[in-house]
Amino acid sequence: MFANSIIAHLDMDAFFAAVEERNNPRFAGKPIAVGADPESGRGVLSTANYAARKYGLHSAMPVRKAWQLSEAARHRGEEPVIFLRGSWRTYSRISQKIMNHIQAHSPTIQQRGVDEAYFDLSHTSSIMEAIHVATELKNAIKRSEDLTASIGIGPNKLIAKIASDHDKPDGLTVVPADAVQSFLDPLPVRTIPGIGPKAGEKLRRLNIHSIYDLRACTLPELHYHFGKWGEQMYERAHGRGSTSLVSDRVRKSVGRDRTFGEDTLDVNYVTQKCMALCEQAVEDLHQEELHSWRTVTLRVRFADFVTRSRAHTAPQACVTAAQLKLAVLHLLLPFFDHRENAEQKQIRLVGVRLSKLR
DNA sequence: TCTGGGGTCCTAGGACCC
DNA sequence: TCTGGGGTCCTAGGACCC
Repeated sequence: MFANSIIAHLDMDAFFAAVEERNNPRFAGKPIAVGADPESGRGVLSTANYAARKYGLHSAMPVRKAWQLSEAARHRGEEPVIFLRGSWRTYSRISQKIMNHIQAHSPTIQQRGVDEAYFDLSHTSSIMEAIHVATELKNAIKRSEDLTASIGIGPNKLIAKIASDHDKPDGLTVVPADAVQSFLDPLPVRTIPGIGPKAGEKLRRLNIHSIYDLRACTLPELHYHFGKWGEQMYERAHGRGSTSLVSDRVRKSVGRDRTFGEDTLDVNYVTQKCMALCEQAVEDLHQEELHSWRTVTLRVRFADFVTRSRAHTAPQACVTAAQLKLAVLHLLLPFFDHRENAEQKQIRLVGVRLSKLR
């Protein structure tokens, strides 16, 4: 329908760390990591700024490993990393301002997480004008928020997304429709959104490394190895993707997880934590202006990271925390049954999630 | 000093109904 | 006495994303 769509994707550069750096002049130029507390917590990093990335830190890295890398740097006489917990409320507030800037430059926007959004530039008459608008937007964000963003422009969301990540930080990458294939071909397959560690490893074993290699596969070949998902991969390798931007998606589930400070088999402790998660989940539900659910899913992760879940769907909508707690207690019971958990594995995490919301 | 917390989507199998 | 096929709902698990 829209043969000449121009889609853009904006991605804030090391967002959480950049906000901290901006808000605290004494952090300027220093390596910063936002995430779990390296002293006590078990956890991972949300973000590392570019100075910290030079030590090898990155998002999703276990904070303990990040700490080791920081210590190693300190021993070399380099600046140690500043570890921060971060403030979700601050980031949300700034995120909203960024989204307002995007809205001022485009008629249609689809937010994706706190620090990214797709937006439509098809209304501009040419790629040159689209570049002009994107540059203005970057400048506006820099001026009013003192933060940098990277933008990618392409004929669909897939290309825009890959392009925004191509030249970070503070980048602007434009991929016209007739340059899509030459842009994609040299990139590693993992660049394609949806190809994660598992699919990436499987492709590697098939000797498929670049998107060029992937594009050389036939549709039946990819279907054979990956089923329905293989067909999607085929489309993406050829640079084809959706151009429709959907704002305001309906929330499908609300949930809370908690990893314990130490693994445990203490029934009372685990039960108590689950009850607290129930209270919080119902609060979150109300926060989202939803009031009922039908399905409750309890998740238990053992010390060896094996994760089990049990679910229950009620015939009618449930509304109170008391109802939720009762359901969760029933779901929790088998995990302490000696026949179900014969090895008596320690528990690492519990989670409660509500779905079929209204 | 192994691996968070918030989500979404997909698949596969079983129950059940017509 | 043997046994279809489609549709829908539910549970459990897993991959992936930010």
